[in-house]
Amino acid sequence: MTVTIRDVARASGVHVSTVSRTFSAPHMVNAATRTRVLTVAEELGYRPNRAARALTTGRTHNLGLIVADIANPFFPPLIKAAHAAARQRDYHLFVADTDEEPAAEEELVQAFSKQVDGVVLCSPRSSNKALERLAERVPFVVINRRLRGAATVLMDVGHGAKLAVEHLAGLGHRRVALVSGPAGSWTSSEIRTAAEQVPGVDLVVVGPNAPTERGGFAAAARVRDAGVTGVLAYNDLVAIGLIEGLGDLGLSVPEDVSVVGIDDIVSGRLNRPKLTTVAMPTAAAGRLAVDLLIQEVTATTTLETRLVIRDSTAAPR
Amino acid sequence: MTVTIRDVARASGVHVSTVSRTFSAPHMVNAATRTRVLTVAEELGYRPNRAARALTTGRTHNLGLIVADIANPFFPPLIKAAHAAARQRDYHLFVADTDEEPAAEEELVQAFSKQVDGVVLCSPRSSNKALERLAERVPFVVINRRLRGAATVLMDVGHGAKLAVEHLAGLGHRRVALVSGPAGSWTSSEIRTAAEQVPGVDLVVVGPNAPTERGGFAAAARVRDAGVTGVLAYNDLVAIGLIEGLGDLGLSVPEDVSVVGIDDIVSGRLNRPKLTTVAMPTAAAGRLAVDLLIQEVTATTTLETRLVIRDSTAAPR
DNA sequence: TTCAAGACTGCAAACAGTTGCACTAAACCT
DNA sequence: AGGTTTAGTGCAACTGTTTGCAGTCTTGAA
Repeated sequence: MTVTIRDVARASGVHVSTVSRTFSAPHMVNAATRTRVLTVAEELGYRPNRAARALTTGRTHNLGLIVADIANPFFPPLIKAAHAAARQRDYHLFVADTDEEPAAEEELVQAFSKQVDGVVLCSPRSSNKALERLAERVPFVVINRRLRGAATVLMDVGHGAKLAVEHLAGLGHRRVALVSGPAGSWTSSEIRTAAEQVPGVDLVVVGPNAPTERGGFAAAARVRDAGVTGVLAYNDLVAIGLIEGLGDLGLSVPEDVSVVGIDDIVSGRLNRPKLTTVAMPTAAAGRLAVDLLIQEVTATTTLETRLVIRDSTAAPR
Repeated sequence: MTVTIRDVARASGVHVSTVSRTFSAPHMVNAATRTRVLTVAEELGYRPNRAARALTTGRTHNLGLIVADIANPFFPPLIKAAHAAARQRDYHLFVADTDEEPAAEEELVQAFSKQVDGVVLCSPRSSNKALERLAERVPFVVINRRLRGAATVLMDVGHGAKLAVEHLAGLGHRRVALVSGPAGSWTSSEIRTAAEQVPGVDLVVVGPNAPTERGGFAAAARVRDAGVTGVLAYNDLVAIGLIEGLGDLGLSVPEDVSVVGIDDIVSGRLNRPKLTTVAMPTAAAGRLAVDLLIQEVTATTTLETRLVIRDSTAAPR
């Protein structure tokens, strides 16, 4: 029922190898034969079977993409860009979600290994050792995690955090809270060390917190008690939750306290007040990651971040 | 370099067929042999090659998922749920994005066809004829589109729209605008016909509009001029954009006009005012769609929607 | 003790392609 | 004219697994 290369060969009076070549090495076959085979193939509705092709060539033309949580608004633009880049080069993209479980990462990479030419891992939480083990099974590139020997694309969140704190300092804030995320992520430590280096502001760390709206909401009281006039939040969701929490405590943003988030998710732009935030080049990262994978280059690239000033920051009273 | 079934066979002193069976039909092989093969396989790090398996069995254990726009906040929860359901049954999921181009749908299904056991198509925009043609190539289930002969999962957005308009009527609104989406989608017409049936309210249609925040923003002036006190928007993004646009025109929500959205995306909950909306069971739809696909049942299921009343609706002045 | 029935296991032919090698004919040199 | 290159095509082996068929070896029953 499914039409194979042999059917096309028979119908166009050539050997299967010729049919094969008209698809995978067109220049090796006579123009006349080629068009004949092509039209016959078209008539029959033949499409090469990629799985079978993969068996001999070893290349599947598939890529894997593993993220912590598909529904976290940080990821969809990255996934979309990765898909577009893959599609452009005729690759297909498996997408998987670890549900924030580090163990699932290894599991998924293993499961993908025979079926993809490479995988991109976003902000992996597995140990270096585990990642090195995986690197032997399948090429991969990691996003937002420094890893020796692997292709890497980093978003310079440290610089962004610095810009954010400098922005607050410039407005006159002298004491700012860092509402941190979960302990132990690369992003988390980047933000902290960068923020601490800004001269003229006292940084007080409030956390760790869940990297969600609820996490931010729950941190509101501690932020109030910290006696700060400015806040840098781990990400936009935390910032939005925090703003709501502060509101419930009778503090308004930006009048009583300025808040800046990180990521620049759409909800931040839609929020009232519109969120000042550090824009992360997620789409660029996704695109770049698949390009690196396909071209098999192992480089480490750092993407710029920038500060987007909106309505959640102002001079302190 | 990659370890195959033959390596395992050699190392454990049995024939390849026995190794094959220990994985795909364990009951057919002696317990002792089985454990021996299993331990050898483990030591060697053997994993069956799914592509090769697919070649003989015809089943790839892969599924495709095609959506209009991965970055549209409506889809990620659906994708996530679909992924979870697939994963649970040891299926992998290709995800693809048509970028709102109807032509890409057919293209993508074709490309997937040999590589998946089925595909789920979300809100397809292709013609019935095109979809029937595709149905011959690969089993699929469609979400949010009525299609004879194909497995279908529908979200009862019509009923949701009716509830929304009834809610507005109940608050005392007599003239409400339907800020519609793009022309010709199934959802769009469902909403309209249902909304029109609510007695006691005059419905005026404003549209079509792009199904985005910008679309809603751009429709603000026309809504003001329509002389309505209540609005049902095509989706939450449109509602949020509209609220902002109305704000710029000096109208506040819900004091001057009530707005209800559709979808219940997270941004709506985060918005100020918090958006009253029709919650769509996207996760359930995603999960169900892959279950139907895997079990190869062709049924048409309609999922309930419900009204979530928050702060963007109130009695008219 | 013999025979039939199981339980295991091996053999080999698929599955749908790719590719190194050999072969034929035509085209090009000198 | 004879030799050499070149373009185009066919042959057959190979990729990693599955599976119908057949063979061997135990067991249990008569």
